[in-house]
Amino acid sequence: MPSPQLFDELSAFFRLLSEPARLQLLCQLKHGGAMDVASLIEAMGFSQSHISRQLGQLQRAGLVSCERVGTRLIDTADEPLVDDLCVLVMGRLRERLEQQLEHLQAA
Amino acid sequence: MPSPQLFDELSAFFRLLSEPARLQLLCQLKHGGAMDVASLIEAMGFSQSHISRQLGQLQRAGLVSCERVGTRLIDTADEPLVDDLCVLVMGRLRERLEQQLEHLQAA
DNA sequence: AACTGCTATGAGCTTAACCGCATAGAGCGT
DNA sequence: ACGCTCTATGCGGTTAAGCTCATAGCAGTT
Repeated sequence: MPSPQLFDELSAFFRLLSEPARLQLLCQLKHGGAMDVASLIEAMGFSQSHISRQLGQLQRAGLVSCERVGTRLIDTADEPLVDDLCVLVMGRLRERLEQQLEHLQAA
Repeated sequence: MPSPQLFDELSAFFRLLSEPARLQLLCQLKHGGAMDVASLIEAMGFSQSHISRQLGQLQRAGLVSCERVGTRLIDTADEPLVDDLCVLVMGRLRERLEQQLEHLQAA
């Protein structure tokens, strides 16, 4: 059995992805490439402080990195891991739905 | 961009793994194979109701299935997905630590 | 059918997280 | 160096989740 500490770290990482806003943020940065914060606020409709806090969490976890360009901060999400995880989970969600469909048709 | 609903479902799944107790529960069932609830309580030191609630969540998500054997319920965690996810994340945690080590040695 | 042992669930407390408002802090441009 | 714009943070309210105690519900046994 792994150590309790490892469970904590693993769960802490998954907790980062357990918030729709953060997932959306990561996805936005992936698709739209590097973006400045004002654009993120505009695109997602959250308050500035909220965006800042979520970005802070993602940065501390190393999932987002930022650099200055003039006055603004440009954030990028260059970590492929999150995409991989999402693909795996989406595959499973799909499986589940298909199974439920079969059960429905069998009844 | 994916739909908000997909973000919700993805994050809901990750939320399942965001709790050390649930992760530990899944790991215990993986390593020890099928176990009855009394053994889980014994092994993990949580209260019966807590175990029951967490198992309930995992069952509803399809990560754990249970069957009766006599009086007891035997739970099994046969989903390989969680292991895969954990392996990926652990790999990343390892990378991060190695990077931090390098930075420390460089300084 | 009643008893017994195991499990699920309602009630309540506590803690943690989200979210926005207001404001302090930091870095660039003149 | 001063000011201006953009970002981070303390504060407070709200909501969700964990956790336990007590109890109701359920299935198998006699």
